Amino acid sequence: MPKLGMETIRKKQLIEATITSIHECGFSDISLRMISQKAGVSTGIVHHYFRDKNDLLQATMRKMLEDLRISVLQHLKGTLSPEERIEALLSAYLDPKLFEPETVSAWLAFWAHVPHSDRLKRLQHVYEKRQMSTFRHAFKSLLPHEKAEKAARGIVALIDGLWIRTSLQENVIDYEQAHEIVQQYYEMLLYQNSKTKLGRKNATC
Amino acid sequence: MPKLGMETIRKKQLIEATITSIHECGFSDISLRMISQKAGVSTGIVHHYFRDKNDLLQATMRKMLEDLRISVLQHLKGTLSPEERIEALLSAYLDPKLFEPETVSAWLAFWAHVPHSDRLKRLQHVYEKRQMSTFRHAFKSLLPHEKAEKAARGIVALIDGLWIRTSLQENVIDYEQAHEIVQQYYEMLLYQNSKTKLGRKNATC
Amino acid sequence: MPKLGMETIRKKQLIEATITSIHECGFSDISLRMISQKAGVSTGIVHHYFRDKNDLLQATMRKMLEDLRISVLQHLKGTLSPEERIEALLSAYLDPKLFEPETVSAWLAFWAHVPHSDRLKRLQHVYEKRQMSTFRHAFKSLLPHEKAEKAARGIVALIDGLWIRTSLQENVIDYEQAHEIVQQYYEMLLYQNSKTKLGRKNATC
Amino acid sequence: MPKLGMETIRKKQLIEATITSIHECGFSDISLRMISQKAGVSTGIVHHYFRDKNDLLQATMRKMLEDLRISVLQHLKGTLSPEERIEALLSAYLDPKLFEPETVSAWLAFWAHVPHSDRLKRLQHVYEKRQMSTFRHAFKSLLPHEKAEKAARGIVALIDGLWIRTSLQENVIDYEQAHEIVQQYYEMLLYQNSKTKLGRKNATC
DNA sequence: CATGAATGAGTTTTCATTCAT
DNA sequence: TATGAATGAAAACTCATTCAT
Repeated sequence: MPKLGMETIRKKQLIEATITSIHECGFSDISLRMISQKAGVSTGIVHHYFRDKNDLLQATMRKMLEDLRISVLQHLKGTLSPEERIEALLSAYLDPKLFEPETVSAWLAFWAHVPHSDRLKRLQHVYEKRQMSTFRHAFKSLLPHEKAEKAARGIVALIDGLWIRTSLQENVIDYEQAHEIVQQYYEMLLYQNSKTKLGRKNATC
Repeated sequence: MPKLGMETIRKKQLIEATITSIHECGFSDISLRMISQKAGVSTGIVHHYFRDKNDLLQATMRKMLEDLRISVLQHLKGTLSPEERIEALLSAYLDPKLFEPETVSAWLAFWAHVPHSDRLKRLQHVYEKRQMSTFRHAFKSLLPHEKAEKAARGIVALIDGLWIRTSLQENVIDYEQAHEIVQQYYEMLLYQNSKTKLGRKNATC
Repeated sequence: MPKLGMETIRKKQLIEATITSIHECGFSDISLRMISQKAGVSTGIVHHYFRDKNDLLQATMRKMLEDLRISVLQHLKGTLSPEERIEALLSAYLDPKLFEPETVSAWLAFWAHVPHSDRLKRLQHVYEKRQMSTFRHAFKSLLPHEKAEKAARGIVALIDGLWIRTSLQENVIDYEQAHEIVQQYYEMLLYQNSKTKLGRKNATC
Repeated sequence: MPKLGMETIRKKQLIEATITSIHECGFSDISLRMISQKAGVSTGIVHHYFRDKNDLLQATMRKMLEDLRISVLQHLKGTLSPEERIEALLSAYLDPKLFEPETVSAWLAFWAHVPHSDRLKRLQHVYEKRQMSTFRHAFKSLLPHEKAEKAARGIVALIDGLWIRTSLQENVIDYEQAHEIVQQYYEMLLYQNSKTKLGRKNATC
């Protein structure tokens, strides 16, 4: 009998080698030879565990999305109030780990590739809907409906934008500052609302 | 109008074919054959007008950055007050033309490639510094210095993030809503400041 | 019946899987992976029972030739007169079983490969000599020697040609018609002879 | 301007190299490297003129079929009576050139591959129908309809079968003998008919 | 006996680039 | 200027074969 459980190990190895390779050379310049060398295995092995290059790339994206999802769930664990949940979401999406250039590189590469792969499009779509609905849902307890939608859209866009800059800037972005910017956006959204409600209350008197 | 030389015409043709190709196939899957076919010329022609493939890609990015720069300058023309200038900048960066999927695709592809090309890095860096300094400068007349920096960072990140979603979403994003989100962010930044100043004044009474 | 050892069982499985694979994909596109999957065993198993791929292919051809030989012997059993023997041979070589597309496919594939494998060449040679000599011998009792040789050659060629058409034609050949054609050829050979002899006799009168 | 008319020359070179390669190594063992080497060009050139390997193989078969068709037409030129036409067809299909082992090898390889390629199936089908209808048509002037059909089937099968033996036999077949065999079959078909008709006439008296 | 993990050579294919015309 | 023929290196992918378990 051959060694058991190799599949899980090898797939993980290869996916991690893929992420590193994308960071180092860019999505358009990675080759299976490079990936398998980095993983310390032969080229043939890739096709033993993945149908083809695309399959490996999809698995890599799925892994990144899944890691993110799990991280978010862990941050959300034990939260009760909407405020707590949003704070948790912000911590999750602003985790320093996610701002490591290697990770951001890979994300950016995948985003750029999404429009050209139906599978990636589907994956990205599912995760994006989940992300949006988590934010939207939390905001709906704090803001009127139409504002909740806009707030959710704004906050995920802001986070994505800050991520990108991390990848594009020479000197690694101060991720603390990124956090402050998002935090401030969040607080302004809430304050602006309370102010409005107050105004309305006064108006009704 | 002066008669354009072949060089100008061919370069433009090729750069436009490159943008379209990137949109259609993704940065990693374009070939010179594809580009020259789309431009309606022979494969060999590319090397008459560009040193190599990389040169063409850089020229393409330079063209995109230049178009953006010119568009921004035109929007800024005639503006006087900081408020006017910021409104103009927002109009420039939220121009529907810039939200066309083809354009966003190309931008996203270039962003993803920036970390792996020194030339692109330099181009991107120049553009980014210019963009940031324009925003920062305008904000500095309206906000205290440390807030201006953060505001500028926030607003460009928000714009980039909204762009990305355009590229990633199946159903084209409501670019009107993008505008509203940015506009609201901008207004909140200003209001928050005035409120703070007001609060402080009251406190001193 | 003696209990079959694993070896016998496995070899049979693999040889049958090989024939099916050749029929389905063609000689040039079969892989050991495909064959072992079709046989329901692991890839490694092939090398337990066969030296290498070529060995398996030779064994497969040997099996087909052997099946044919046995079938011919069974048809010949109990025959006495040359006429009976030839009728029996025709029945044997025109057995519907041999006209099944799967079988013909495999035969055709092997024929095409014969010129490039010394082992196959030898196998084919032995079989062909046996076939020819059986026919020739039977014909020699019915026809003058030089005619017997030609008759044998003609009849085996005719049979092979009809086989081929089975493999090449979309709509399965009417094997009944094939039988009639061969039968007619056979009868004409005999009649032509008797007529000639008769003619000669008449001439001598 | 590049050299003109290269396409025709290169395609011919490559197709001929393919035929030779098939003869030398067998259909399952030819590689594009081998073919291009034999043609004296680089490997890349193959994909300049043919979509892929399959495309080259199809072109090769098409060329062989086309050569055969032209040869047949030339043999038929100027023939008037059905007898003349059939004699011409036999000469065409029994041309010594067609019995060269290299040619027969290639034909056999293609026949073996036909069942696994829709394109080849279509090609083969068209040519076969043409061949059959030419023979059938000629025979219909000489034999009753149902006999003409069988005669045509028989004669093409006989020819194919004789071809095959050429490829399978060590010592090159005496193609003269092949000719005699076919000629004899043809004559017997005609004689048998005249005899039958005669018999019928007698019967009606 | 049997597995399937692993290898590495070999195959098809793509592609940027050069060059004669 | 422009063509597209030609190259050769490198890519993705396949596969027979070996081997530890």
